[in-house]
Amino acid sequence: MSNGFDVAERDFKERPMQRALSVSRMTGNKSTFPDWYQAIVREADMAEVSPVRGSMIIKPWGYGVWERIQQTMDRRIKEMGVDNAYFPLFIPLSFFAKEAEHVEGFAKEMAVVTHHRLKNIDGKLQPDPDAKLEEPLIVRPTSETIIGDAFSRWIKSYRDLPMKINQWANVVRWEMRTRLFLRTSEFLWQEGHTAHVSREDALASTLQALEMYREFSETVLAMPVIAGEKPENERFPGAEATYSIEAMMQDGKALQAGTSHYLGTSFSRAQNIRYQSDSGDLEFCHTSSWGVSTRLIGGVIMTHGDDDGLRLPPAIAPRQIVVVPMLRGKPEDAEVLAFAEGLVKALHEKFALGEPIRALLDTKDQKSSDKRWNWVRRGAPIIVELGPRDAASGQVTFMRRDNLRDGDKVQSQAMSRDDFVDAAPGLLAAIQQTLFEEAKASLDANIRGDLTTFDQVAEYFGKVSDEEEETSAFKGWVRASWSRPTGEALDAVEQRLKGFKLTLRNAPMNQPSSFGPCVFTGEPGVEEILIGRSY
RNA sequence: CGGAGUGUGGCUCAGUCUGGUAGAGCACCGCGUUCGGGACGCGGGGGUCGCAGGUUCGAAUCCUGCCACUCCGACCA
Repeated sequence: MSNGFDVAERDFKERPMQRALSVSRMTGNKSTFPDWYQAIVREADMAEVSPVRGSMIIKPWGYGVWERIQQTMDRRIKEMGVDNAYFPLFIPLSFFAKEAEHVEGFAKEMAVVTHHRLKNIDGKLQPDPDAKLEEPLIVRPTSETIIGDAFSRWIKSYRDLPMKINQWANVVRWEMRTRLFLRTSEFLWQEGHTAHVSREDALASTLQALEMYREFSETVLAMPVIAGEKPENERFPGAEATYSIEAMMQDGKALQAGTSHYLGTSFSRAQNIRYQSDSGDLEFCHTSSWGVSTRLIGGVIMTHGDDDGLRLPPAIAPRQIVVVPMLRGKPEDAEVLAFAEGLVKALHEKFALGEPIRALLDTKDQKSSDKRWNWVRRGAPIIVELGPRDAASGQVTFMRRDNLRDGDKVQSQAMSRDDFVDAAPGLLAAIQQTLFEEAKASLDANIRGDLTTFDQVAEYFGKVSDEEEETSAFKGWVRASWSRPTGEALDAVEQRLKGFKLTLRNAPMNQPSSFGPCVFTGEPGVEEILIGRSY
């Protein structure tokens, strides 16, 4: 601090340290990560529980993050040659009956519409028995069936292929247990659906989407992930192959942050999606589908959040630079405001991360210290505080959210206004980079690759009782060779892992050329698989 | 749907055992003093104590039933 406010500085230091958030990630040596997560969602103004069970209200700041995700990903989707469209929320029940495995996988968790009118019966508003639907409608849990139905009409010739469609929509799955952003009854997502002539093309499309998710996650969300193929038991119902990106949260658990499925011809057979080839034969299409959801926001929170609240990567921060004027109801306020307005205007003309800088002058009639802490909690990447002396001397005082404190003390920097405006794009890019590197270092440091037997894995993670979970949670993942068992042998593996609350995450895309013995069976290994606890 | 726990102003909770007509801190509103930083004083608004019955002169408190939420399992983006 070179701006010489010695007296106040001293007072500040003498105060006990306070964090901006009401709950820390750890309390003593006990993990309070779930409580911390709930606190951050609420206190960073991201979302709140709604009157409807398992559903959330996404508040403006949280929705702003989703809009940023939409905008930046939509550009990438279009670059893949995929067009947006919109399909109905309601899907006829019979559509699900067409693909047996698919309906089996989803049957237990669908919202069903059975009536089309309400009636006041004995003073109680209820579904009108006379208004029962002939065929119940399902509130979409995913749209393979209704989009497949459209594809079957749209696709006639090999010249219509590939067909690539995406929709941004809400879906409903009647989950038993819900958590804001991570698993809610209704959530927002994008779902891409493609149809192709050959297996190779469809698989290429599946992997292209997966790679897009990986790149998006790492460069936009600053969230490092491992892309790979899900084992057989974790496949999407009806899919031939399911791929995922897996992110590691700060408690060491895995979050499946995006999925991409190669569906083979099972859906096209069920829904008669056929094309006439150049030789005149009728052939079934090979299809793919892929999606990411508002769960990504939960991932960002649990990847970047700290004990002061959220830390948003600048690429998805609705406001990247927030200017808090120190107003005191005195004549010099006007100068401070004018100076702040000029600063915001100048920032808006600059570009950072390929887009105009999003700056905000916070003029809310509220104590400036409260405003500052609110923006710290919300995770605005750069918070600028401007007082009369800054205005008079043409200086800017600011703090970086990615590096808020020096020890217990909040650290701020001062710069001339013009230098700050010039430096802003670089600062935002640096914050984006720092957040990624921090998370990447943590991911890399928490994957163990030296365990070769199940006993070692079991010992490492430890048997989990409910009591123990808190302290044994920060184990990260194990990457080990396995023989890729299928069927009952795979079920057996799943059961063994279950005793340790472990699951198979995915087999990473980049594999070595040789493998040790299978960690489960001791048979020759054929690939490496990630093992960990998950959300 | 099984196991455990919890429901008291926006948030965190006390009060429940031993019934007497609702409290604290933070947040919010007003006035004042402060103020280069999460300040303080005084005053104020806000709760049918999850819901419905019951016992009682009287119920947040006791009894019965129900509901909701949280955590753990089954399910899952």
